Amino acid sequence: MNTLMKDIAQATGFSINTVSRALRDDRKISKRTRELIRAKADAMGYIHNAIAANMRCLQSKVIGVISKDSSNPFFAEVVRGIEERAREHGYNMLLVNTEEDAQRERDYVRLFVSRHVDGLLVVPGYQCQENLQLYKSLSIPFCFVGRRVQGIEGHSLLHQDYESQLEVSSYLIANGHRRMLYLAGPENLSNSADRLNGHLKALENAGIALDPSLIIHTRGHIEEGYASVNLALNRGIRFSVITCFNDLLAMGALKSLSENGCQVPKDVEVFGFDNLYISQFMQPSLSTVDVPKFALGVSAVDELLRHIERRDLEYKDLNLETRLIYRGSTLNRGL
Amino acid sequence: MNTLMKDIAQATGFSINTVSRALRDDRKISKRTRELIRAKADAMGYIHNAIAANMRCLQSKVIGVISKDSSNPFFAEVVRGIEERAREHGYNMLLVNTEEDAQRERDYVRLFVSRHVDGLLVVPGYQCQENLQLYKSLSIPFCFVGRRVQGIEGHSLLHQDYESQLEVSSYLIANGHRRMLYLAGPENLSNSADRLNGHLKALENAGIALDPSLIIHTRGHIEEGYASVNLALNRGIRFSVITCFNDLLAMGALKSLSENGCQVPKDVEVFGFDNLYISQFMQPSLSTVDVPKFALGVSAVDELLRHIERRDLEYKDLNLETRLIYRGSTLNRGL
DNA sequence: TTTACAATGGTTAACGTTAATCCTGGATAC
DNA sequence: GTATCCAGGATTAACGTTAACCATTGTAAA
Repeated sequence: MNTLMKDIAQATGFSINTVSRALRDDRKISKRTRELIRAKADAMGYIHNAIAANMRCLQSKVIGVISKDSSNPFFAEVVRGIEERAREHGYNMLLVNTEEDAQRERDYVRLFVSRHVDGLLVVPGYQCQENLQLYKSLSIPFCFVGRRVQGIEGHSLLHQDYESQLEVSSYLIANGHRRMLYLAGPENLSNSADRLNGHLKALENAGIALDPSLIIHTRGHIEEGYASVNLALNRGIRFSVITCFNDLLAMGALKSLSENGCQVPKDVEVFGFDNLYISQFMQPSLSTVDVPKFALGVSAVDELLRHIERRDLEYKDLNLETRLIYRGSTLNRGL
Repeated sequence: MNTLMKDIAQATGFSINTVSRALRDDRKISKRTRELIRAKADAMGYIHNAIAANMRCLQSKVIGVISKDSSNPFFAEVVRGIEERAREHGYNMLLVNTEEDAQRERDYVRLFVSRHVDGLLVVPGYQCQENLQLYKSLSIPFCFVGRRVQGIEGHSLLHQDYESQLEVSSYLIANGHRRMLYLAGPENLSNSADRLNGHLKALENAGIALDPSLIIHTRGHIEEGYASVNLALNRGIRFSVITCFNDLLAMGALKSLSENGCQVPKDVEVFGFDNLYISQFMQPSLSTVDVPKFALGVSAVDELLRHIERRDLEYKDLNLETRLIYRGSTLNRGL
């Protein structure tokens, strides 16, 4: 049987009332009594019953995080930022993964509401009507991390997806590339659309007609980067650079190029997106867009806590800055 | 204000009792009534209050997972296995990360107990007396994933750390290597010790005297693999193969070797451990020990649920099988 | 007609903690 | 000597759901 407050009260002779107050650092309890009760609680192995407490009072000091995929290094770093910052503010983080399943996303939102978290950070998956409705009716503070949900304005923490890809593609065009293979991300995801649009805008700016065979849609997995480039090479599609929705695709692309005897960056240049920690260890190391992943998590917590503390605050989108990183997978142009 | 059962009762005309039973699929409620109540609950946006329910009844259908580090791809795959299997059994998984901090590990154990999870899966960090005491006094079912805790017998799901490293090192010795650089993992961690011991045993079996300069201790991070090999090369330490505590170290090693003009596997062979998904995408692809990460998560859930369902069951350690995978970072010997 | 059962309702106690309210006795201040 | 303050206690209601128990109605079987 677990130790309860009433057991501690019995053991120390104080009332259950005083025990509760002592453990909560209520100022009405003298230091001596408080320490005495604390010591006894520790000795008896007392663990506070958050469920019962939560029943009475509003806050749980827990924020729920719904991520996409634990094995995606991008979100792993975001989650680290969230967890660190939450702890700094005295909150705990509880994490679940949707694997991009909309049904699961809904289930988890309900799980967290059901278990009374104080707020919710979500990496939303594909758009769907049911989820939109759920978010619209959500009664606790929430923010979207790294992605938007169409129909819910102001709740998103974003990074410069459109702007960065525009910059990357423009840079490549400025350096003479005309046939650029673009490995796109999952459709129906705000990032994918934003990044792809940046790429298309760069083409348009340069007056380059779009060749549809140079856009390959993927779900953003590493093995698809490999397979897509294999496919493109087998089909005889010509290109002088591959620019990718994310670093994972770029890594897959590197492997395919290497196996097909294409030298990077001499024959084909490769550009990623995200700047995963591991990208610098690829051979060649990957040129990419640095997305501030840890900072994204930190900002998300800050923003969420603002809304937890002041429920009437208006929501507004935030757009974090990115920067281009040139490494071994592109030609060194003496930047 | 959130919708409560009493609101649904009021709206449908049924008693709060019947509503509760209908939502819980109690057989005493007719299908017609149940569906009617369900529909109304959905329409009113009712979300079950797990906190209140948990107060009354014992189980929460939630298992807590305390992992090491969200940005370590090894545990990410284990977590995927846990989450999938838990869902198959109607359980939810809540995850936290300790970043190998013993204090945090303790805090999180208490958090989960405090929030009434039905069971706990833990990737335990460094041994320490306080944590040992905590586990000894823990009143809910728990298992350790991938590591042991000295003093707590029978609670661990392991993989063949000792046996596999013994096999790797023996294989390398059989192929003529005498000076093998070993990049060891964090001290005070059961895996590190097991794997290192396997290596030492192989040396002993072959009658090779241990050269302490060939053992480098690290915390298992990729950048340490890079730095350690740089250091060894700078110091003029001679070796013909590098065998590593994990794949991350091996990846760092690959980068250092490449930058120092050593060809892999011609000049130096490299062996990893874990078989991370990404390891096959390295250049050269990494020879390694395949640890069944997903299966480890699955087994952990199965084992934990057995103990959740039958609290009197005796605990016993499980040791999952591994296998060696030979890829491009070692010489192809026509296996 | 009697018996039995299924579907439902009502009532009530319980889970462990918190917090509000009121009370007491002793110490300190004026 | 009175007023004030402080540590602490006692009591009680509340949080929302569950579950046990008993009662009621209507229908089907014996």
